[in-house]
Parts: sequence; C-alpha cells; structure tokens
Amino acid sequence: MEIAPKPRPRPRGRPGLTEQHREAVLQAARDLLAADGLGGLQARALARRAGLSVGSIYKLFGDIDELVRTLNRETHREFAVHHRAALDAISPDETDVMVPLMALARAYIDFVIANERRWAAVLETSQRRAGPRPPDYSQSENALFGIVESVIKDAPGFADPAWRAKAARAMWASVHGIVSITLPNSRAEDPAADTLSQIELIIGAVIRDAGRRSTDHLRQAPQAD
Amino acid sequence: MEIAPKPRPRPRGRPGLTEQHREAVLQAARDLLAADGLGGLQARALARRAGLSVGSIYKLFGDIDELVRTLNRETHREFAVHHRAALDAISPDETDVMVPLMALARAYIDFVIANERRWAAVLETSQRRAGPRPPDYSQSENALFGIVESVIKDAPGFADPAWRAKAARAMWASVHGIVSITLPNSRAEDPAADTLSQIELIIGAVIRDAGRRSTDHLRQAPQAD
DNA sequence: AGCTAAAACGAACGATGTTCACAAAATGGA
DNA sequence: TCCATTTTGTGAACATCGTTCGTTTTAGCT
Repeated sequence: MEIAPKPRPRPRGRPGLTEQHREAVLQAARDLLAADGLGGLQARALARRAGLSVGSIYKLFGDIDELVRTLNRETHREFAVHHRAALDAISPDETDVMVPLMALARAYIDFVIANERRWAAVLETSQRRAGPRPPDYSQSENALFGIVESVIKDAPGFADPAWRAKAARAMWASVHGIVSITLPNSRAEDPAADTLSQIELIIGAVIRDAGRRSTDHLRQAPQAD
Repeated sequence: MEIAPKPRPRPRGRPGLTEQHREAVLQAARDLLAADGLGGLQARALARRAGLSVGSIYKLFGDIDELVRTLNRETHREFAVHHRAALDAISPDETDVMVPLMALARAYIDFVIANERRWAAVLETSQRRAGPRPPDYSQSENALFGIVESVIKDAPGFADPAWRAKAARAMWASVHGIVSITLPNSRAEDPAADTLSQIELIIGAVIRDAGRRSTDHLRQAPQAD
C-alpha cells in the first residue's frame, strides 16, 4: 500500500498569502531599492506596489529589516556567482597568479558599479549593527576570502596555509578599502581605471614580495611579523 | 579720536541663544552619540538634555543633519591631530620607513577603538549620500594621504611624485579596508593584534617591493602600468 | 506701567514603522 | 442552499520621528 504524498485538504478559512505574493513584495522591494536606496523601502510604498495591504508585508516578512536582510542575501548570492564566473572564464593553464587575482578585482569593481544601491545597502546594514555581524555578510566575506586563498595556493611564497589565509584576507580587505574609497570619489571619465590600478599596485607588491622571500634566501619560508 | 570698539547696545527683545547654549547642545549630542550612536541624536532627547526646547535646536543648527555634520567635523579634526601626534613621537633620525607607517596604522586602529560610535557616524554619513562627498571627509582623507606621502618621500622606490601619491592613496585605502573589515569582526582577546599584523603584511610588501624595484635592476624607476 | 520688538517655546503637522480589532473569504455540516 | 466557523488579510489607529510656526515670554524703551 502506497502512502499518498500528503494531498493535504485545504485549510478552513480565508486563503493565505502565497509564494507569488511574497515574490511580488520582493520585486517591489528590488525596484524601490534600485531607484531610491534603502530609504525607499517603506511599508506603504511596498504595499502599494505589490498590490497588498501594509499588514500583509508584516505577515510575510515580520518587519522591514527582515525584508532588507532577504534582499541582502540575494545580493550576496549574486556577488558570489559573479566572482566565480569571472574565475571560470580564465584558462586553466594560466600560470601567472596576477591574472585570476586581477580578474577577481575587476569583477568586484564591475559588480559594485552595476549594483550601486544594492551594494550600498549591504554595506550600510552590515555596519550599523552593534553586536556580531549578521551571518550573511561574514559568510559571503569568507567565501570570497576562500576563493582568493585557493587562487594563490600554488603561487611561490604561499605554501604555509596559515600565512596564506592571512594574506588572502589582508589582500581582499585591501581591495574592499580601495574600491569603497576610490570608486565613489572618482570623477574621472573611467572611474574603474584608477581603482584597478591602485589594486594592482597593492596585490602586485604582495605577490612579488612573497615570491622573492621564498626564492631569494632559501633558508626559510616567509613568516608573519 | 578713537573709535569705540563697538559697545553695541543690547538689542530690543528677548535675549537670544548664546554660544553656551550651542555648546550645551553639542555636549548633549556628544553624549548621546557615544551612548547610542547616530540613532540617539533625536531632536527631543537633545532638547531635554540641553535644557532647551526643540525649536531652539533648529534655531541653532538648522536641522539634525547639520548637527551631525558639526560632530563629524570635530571627529575629523581629532582624527588628524591624533595621527600627527603619533608621527611626532617618532625619533627624527629613524631611517626605517616602516616605523612611522606602522605608527600611523596603530594610531588609526587606536582611534577607531577609542571612538567607536563617533567613527561609525563619520563612515555612515559619508556613505549614505548620493552626490559628491561632503568636503570634510574628502579633506580629512586627503590630509591623511598627504601625511603618508611625506613619510615615504625619502624611501627607496618612491622618487616619482605621481607614483608616490598613488602608492600613498592605495596603501591607506588598504589600511582603511583592513581596519573596517577585521576590527569589528574580531572576537580575539586583542582585536588590534590581528588587524595590525594584516596591515604590516600589506604595507611591508609594498615598501619592500618598491625598494627592490628601484635597486635590483637599475635601468628604470618603478612605473605604474 | 504700557508698548513694542525680538526670540524661545512647544503644540501641531506630516511621515514613518508597527499593531490589532475587525471584516472578508473559504470550508463543512445542516 | 445557507450559515456557522475558522482562518487570515485589511487598514485605521498608535507611537515616534523630524520639522514648522503661531503663541507666549522676555527685555528695552517711552
């Protein structure tokens, strides 16, 4: 006797909010975020654009912060996919570590430019919090650090795993700093060019320095401090 | 005949708000910012703590944003003074560039730790704006970049002024990135240690790389791109 | 004192996030 | 078919913001 796959009878009362309703709110939120930034995500505006009442927004998401967190999770996912794609586009027999590293940097810049307000929302919400960071951001950060770590794994001077992890974190925190300071302030015709060139200066120095330290004097592996 | 030094007669009506009143509001604002962050700077709370009415806050500052800008200017000034003091504490016949650079990094970290919410307020307000950055932040940034530039002026590999300027900006944007990512996330007993060590990795690599490039092959000075 | 000018005061307005008593909607039994 | 019942979306109402502006207070002058 086969057990029926739970053809649960419809519940008693008024039909509830469906997944489509949730998606309608999310789409309204995406539009408003892209148009007006975090400040555009207001309960009444969302309800109107999604064709629902204010109360339903709260039934679906608890509060506006939770809706913002949902959008930020989306942004993080796309961010990760975007970087993986940039890496995958590189020839597997490429030997110069700078090539994948700069491809990642370029991907970072492109993503920030193409998703200006969404990325700003991620940074703002991850910064305002007092306590521990929301897991999303840390997780996404760690994922990116992990990618960098794997890229430099076979480069000369990055043999020690602990040191490699530290270098990966330091390099990508630097990229984050350069992007977030240089990109919004640039009033050049090509804002990415200056940013990219500063990144190359830093990353190039770290890679060359590690390589020299591992081959110049053969007596020891690179050490922190 | 000497012109009397303007002993202007008191104006007619009710006595206006004095500089003391303005300072009372600022002190209330400083307290609330340190205690509750930017969200604590509310018109009614400020008025109560300063012993004034809500309307007076607006007479004195126009709006809350202007009050926040005033506080941020203060923070920027102290930030600059703090860094200059850290530099001045270094022996003038110190020859290793890493010494003043790491002293600046340490000063940066110490300031962020000692002025957590004030610094967060500076970053938040400089980030949320759509148009050009407020002049304060850019000015303070440029001042710090200028200090770094002057520190590396005589280091080997930084002869070219344009390249030196770029390196200074890139290095200090990196420091900013490392501090803002590593410091809030660290749950080690000494959060500054990890941050400082990552900074040393980056700055050390850039300084050594520039030095090697200028002495190893004597044919040319370091070039960007 | 009374008059007048100046300016602080704070009630009131509009906009916001959030809640909750109510009304709407769907099912099951008569 | 109708109504009782249950479930749940609705939106008016509430609390709290930033901000304004008519009113009240205060001082100087006659």
